[in-house]
Amino acid sequence: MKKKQDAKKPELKPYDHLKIEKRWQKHWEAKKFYRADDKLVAKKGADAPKKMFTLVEFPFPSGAGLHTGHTRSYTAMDVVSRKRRADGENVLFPIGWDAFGLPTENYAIKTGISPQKATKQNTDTFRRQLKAVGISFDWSREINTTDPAYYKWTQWIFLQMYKKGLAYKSKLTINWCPKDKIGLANEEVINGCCERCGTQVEKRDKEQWVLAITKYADRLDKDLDDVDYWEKIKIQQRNWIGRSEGSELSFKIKGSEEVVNVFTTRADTLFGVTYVVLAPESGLVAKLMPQVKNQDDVKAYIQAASKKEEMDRTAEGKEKTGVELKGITAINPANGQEVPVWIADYVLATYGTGAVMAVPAHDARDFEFAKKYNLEIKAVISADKEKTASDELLTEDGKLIGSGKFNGMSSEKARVEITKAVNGKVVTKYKLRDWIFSRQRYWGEPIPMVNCADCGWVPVPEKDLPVKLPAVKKYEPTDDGESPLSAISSWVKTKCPQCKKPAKRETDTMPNWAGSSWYYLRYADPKNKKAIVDPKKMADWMPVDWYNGGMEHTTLHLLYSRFWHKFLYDIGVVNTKEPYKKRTSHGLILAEGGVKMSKSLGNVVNPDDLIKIYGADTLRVYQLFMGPFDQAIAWNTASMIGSRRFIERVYAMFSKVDKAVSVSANKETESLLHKTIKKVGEDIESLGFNTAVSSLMILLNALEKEENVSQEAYETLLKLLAPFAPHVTDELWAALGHKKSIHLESWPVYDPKKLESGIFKIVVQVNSKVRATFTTETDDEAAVTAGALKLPEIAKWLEGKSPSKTFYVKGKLINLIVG
RNA sequence: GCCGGAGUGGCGGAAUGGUAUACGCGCUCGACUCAAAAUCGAGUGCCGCAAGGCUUGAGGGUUCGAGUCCCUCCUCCGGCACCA
Repeated sequence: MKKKQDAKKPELKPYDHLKIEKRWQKHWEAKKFYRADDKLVAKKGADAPKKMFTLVEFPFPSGAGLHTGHTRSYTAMDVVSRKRRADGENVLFPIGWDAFGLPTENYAIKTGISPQKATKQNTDTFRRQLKAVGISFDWSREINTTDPAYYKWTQWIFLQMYKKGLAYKSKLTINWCPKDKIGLANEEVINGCCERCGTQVEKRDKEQWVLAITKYADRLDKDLDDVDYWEKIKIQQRNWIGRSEGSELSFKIKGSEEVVNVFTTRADTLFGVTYVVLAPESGLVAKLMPQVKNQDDVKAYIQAASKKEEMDRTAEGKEKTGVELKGITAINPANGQEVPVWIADYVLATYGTGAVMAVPAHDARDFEFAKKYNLEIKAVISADKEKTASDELLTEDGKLIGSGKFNGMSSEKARVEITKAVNGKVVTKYKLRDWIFSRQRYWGEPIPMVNCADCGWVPVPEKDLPVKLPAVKKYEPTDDGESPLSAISSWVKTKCPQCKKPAKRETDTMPNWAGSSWYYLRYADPKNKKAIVDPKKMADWMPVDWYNGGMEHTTLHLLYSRFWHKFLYDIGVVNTKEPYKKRTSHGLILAEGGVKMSKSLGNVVNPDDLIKIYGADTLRVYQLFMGPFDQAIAWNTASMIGSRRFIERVYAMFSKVDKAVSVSANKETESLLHKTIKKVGEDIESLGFNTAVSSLMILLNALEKEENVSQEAYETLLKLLAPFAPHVTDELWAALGHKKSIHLESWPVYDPKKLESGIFKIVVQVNSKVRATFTTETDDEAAVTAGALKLPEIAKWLEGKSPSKTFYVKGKLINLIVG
């Protein structure tokens, strides 16, 4: 039976998503919803709204257009932002463009279209697409890293770092990608290949600008304790920083003034040292060479090792090789024992001291090496399980044996005591390396330095910033690997800021991680020409309250930006030690079939098409409903129909809404409504969007079973759905006769007392097996037990006996034990 | 090898130690239709006519009760990779 149309209620046209979405997007823009309020955030006091800075990683505007990976994670944070606005918070949810980078430059090389022009086109596309998805960004704060007004401040930060000695030029063996003709940071090399194009990297010596991130290693590690990042993110950063505490100990070389300094985390095993190993690149090797008896072998080994690219070293299956420095003997500082000295390329010159003391009995690598070359294995630790056989490998801590006066001591204590006894020192080492900051490419921020024959490297005066990128004709790097800028002599030639004599500009540019290392800060004050950020606005908006992004940026962007922020803190630009209070991450979106979405595979999903066919609201709901937000998931366009049906059913329910129906007419529906308010709110906060959507579907299913839907219940449903499907809910809200947008409404509040309907569905188990269910209006244990025992299908299982024991879960389940 | 995460229907997935398979897709049947699509209704883990039994990667354990906790192992995904 069709319900008669309520005379007073306005008519609702058929669901036309294109019209509806366009109309509301225009409306929001015209009314300047979603603008973060600088005046409001400055207000302090109990009645001032809480500020909320939600941040998503700003995209690189590629020519391919917006990716579903962007739309999904942006929609997610949009839901959070919209919900927080409904909670009454003053939300800053900004967006911009991380537009420097190789793809645009390679595009310029291929087509001759300038990176500036290509960037303009691409950002226009991205902006249009993001608006079509209905993301509630504050577009008035849009930034672009390639805008000279922006990168002026990127260059400014570099200069401050230079002044503090954190930026230095160094001749380095760098990772060189022969295809992209670019040097790469360690972080950009994946399995010996270029992160971007997959080409195997080569080694090259080059003068490079380097940032001393290692000086911040300790703080970058420790301060993770004080931020609310997902644990897996903290763990990955900690592993990357690679803090390890140990001891630096010295071994004298017999008959020489030289000493070998070693780093070890196991000073407790010092008495078990049977040889010492140096890295082939170690400077000490050359110094000892005159005394070496097998010089030819040693030289041959060093040469072979230096030729090996890192790839070859790993490709060898990690078989350890080495050669003894015959005639050289080191003296164990603990017991005076003389041990042989070897060189081996499993010891890295770049970590620790470039030398290790080898304790084959208690270290797996040393053990393997000793076995291969028949070196002595001497046990000095015994574990509880009376394992003391001399040739057995024991890497755990235990009690010391064969260690003189330290016998019986625990490993933990002995590490300190033995270090003290041999005049060693307790030190901390990191795996983290300094950040190679130079790129020999065009499309990046010019490094604002001038090289003067007399004065050396001289920073460009701050008043002359920005050092703008000049127009060039050719974007290709030169064949000797220099930046295309080096060919623009009118730009390169300049005066030394110090002595005014002719000098040359630095032609290296910054890596694309530079502009993104501080962008969040600029959102607080995006148009400031005089300062990087107004100190007051900074203090009002910072830190970022919630930053969501990809796991792939954990050891790159996230670490770099924490480093820059700490530096800005040290020079007084910001007042928080950390830029981001909370960090979460989204799962990767894969193409149908679980493979990577890529242009070359032709399986890229275009949001424009989906919005046209299904609508932005459907796209949003589907993306969040498709699976757990933090896990990788394959796109499946066919499944989108479910989300579309859901929205259509919400739309269709409008005709069943009746103001006269009370929400409490049906206690079960009422309790479901309150449960849904609770669940959706909690799920949004914990990024459990898939279950939030499903609980909205459950509520809709329940309401559909009713002949007339109470307007209050329907309005609550719309409010809960509004962050997910902002357009259609605004449309329905208006159709209900409301004058103001649903996005200005406050978030529904549930009544804890109404979470239960007063009707209990009890599961009855006999000997832990489910045998029956029944409903009752009391959750009193005695009454429920009695009710359960009365059930005929239960009597059957009891066989006349009464239960010897019962377990009762209040209002839910009773387990009767017989027998 | 080390660190992190995950293995549940045909598929995506849900489940504070308490009815495993919610929600959605798909599929089957029915209604509407000349017909189809759309929509609506019923059903849908496996075995069994039924009563009932079995089922969350494998095997043990704790518990009245285990997808969930503990132990051993296997597989997949992500990160690191000779880090002393």
